[in-house]
Amino acid sequence: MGRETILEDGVKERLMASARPLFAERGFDRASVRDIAREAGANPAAVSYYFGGKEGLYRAVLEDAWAELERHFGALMSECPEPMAKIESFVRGLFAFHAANPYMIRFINREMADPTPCFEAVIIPHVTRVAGALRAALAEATERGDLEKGTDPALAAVLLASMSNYIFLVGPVARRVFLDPGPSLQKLPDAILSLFMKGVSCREA
Amino acid sequence: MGRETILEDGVKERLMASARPLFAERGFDRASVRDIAREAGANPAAVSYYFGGKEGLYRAVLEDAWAELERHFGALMSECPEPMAKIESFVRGLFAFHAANPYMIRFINREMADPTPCFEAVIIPHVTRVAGALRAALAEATERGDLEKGTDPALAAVLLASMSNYIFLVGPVARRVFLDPGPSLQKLPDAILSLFMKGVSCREA
DNA sequence: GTCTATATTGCGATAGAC
DNA sequence: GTCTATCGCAATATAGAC
Repeated sequence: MGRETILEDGVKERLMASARPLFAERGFDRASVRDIAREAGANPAAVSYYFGGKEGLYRAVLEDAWAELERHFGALMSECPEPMAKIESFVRGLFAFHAANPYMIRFINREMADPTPCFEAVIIPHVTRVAGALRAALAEATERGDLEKGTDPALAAVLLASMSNYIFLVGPVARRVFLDPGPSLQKLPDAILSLFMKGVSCREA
Repeated sequence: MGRETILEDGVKERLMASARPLFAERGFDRASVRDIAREAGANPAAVSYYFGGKEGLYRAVLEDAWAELERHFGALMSECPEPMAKIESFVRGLFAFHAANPYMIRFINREMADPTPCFEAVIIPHVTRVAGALRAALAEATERGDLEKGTDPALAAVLLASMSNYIFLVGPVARRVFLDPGPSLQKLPDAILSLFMKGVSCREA
């Protein structure tokens, strides 16, 4: 418990910290326990000791990452009492989060393309909550008359989520096919909100 | 060369046919050449013999699948001389293709999440052409005055592609979080086009 | 061309010393 | 708790018989 505790946590925490980028980058299969342990300066056997196996470590890392994202969104959207402000804050917040935490979208995309046993247990509950909050904000905005009467909150939510997530899902590699990476990506949240507001809003933004 | 040639092609073709769904479903790593060969009624060694290895087989399958998609789009979009009709046909055609060929989106998503060596050589050229055609249609529509003056064709293309692809990228599993799978998915192309047209069009659709 | 048999590599998990 | 050593398994690729 000397100076190591200042710069480094215990073995368990170090394993999770080094596993996160490796799982995100390479996926479950290609990120080996040996590599994760080496990166953490720990012994491969410690993975079984602390997490009961590779899958337990993956699950702990994924749960941790999603908890961060939900804390981010929870704080953000509860700060805005107005439903229209919530919607705007969803779009801008998502861009900010993905820009600050590039590994997160890789976890999500990978679980979609290739669900692990964690999918049902950790992904579904989290995404259900986030999607539910967005749909509720859209329903409330419609009720208040801020959005066109008859707007289907489920359809509107999926379109908003599509526009906000796609560019990150297809990754930096595909970004170059659609947009010049720098300036156009900056313009995207405004373009999304402008299109959406003109498309379904009653008032001009 | 008896009756087998009627129902079954040669070993090479059979290998590609059985590899396609297995690669799409499980990805490159988890689809073993043993399984692919067994499914094709062929010998595992035939993969190396005909394709020079597992990666060669994967590349052949992927190229084949993309060629199909591009034939589909090429035929579809060249039938419509009007740029606005091209745009509508892009959205509806994408939904039709993904509904008819559910494996294709899995290839795409997997290559995004986890690029193989084929990514640069086969994915990028194909998606560049498709995205280019869409952007050109949007630019022409703007020039003709069908879309708002000042519409950025790159931004508009990425938003249209986002809305048309996201629901397939996130897969059947996530569809249940956003939408009831049957009826709402049917309504999505109309909802996309309606939002887009009201958002950037000059004329009401 | 097609097969069997095998060489080689890398993985996760664990037993047992310390 | 942490280590070394190793077990058992599954993968691709290939040599060589037919």
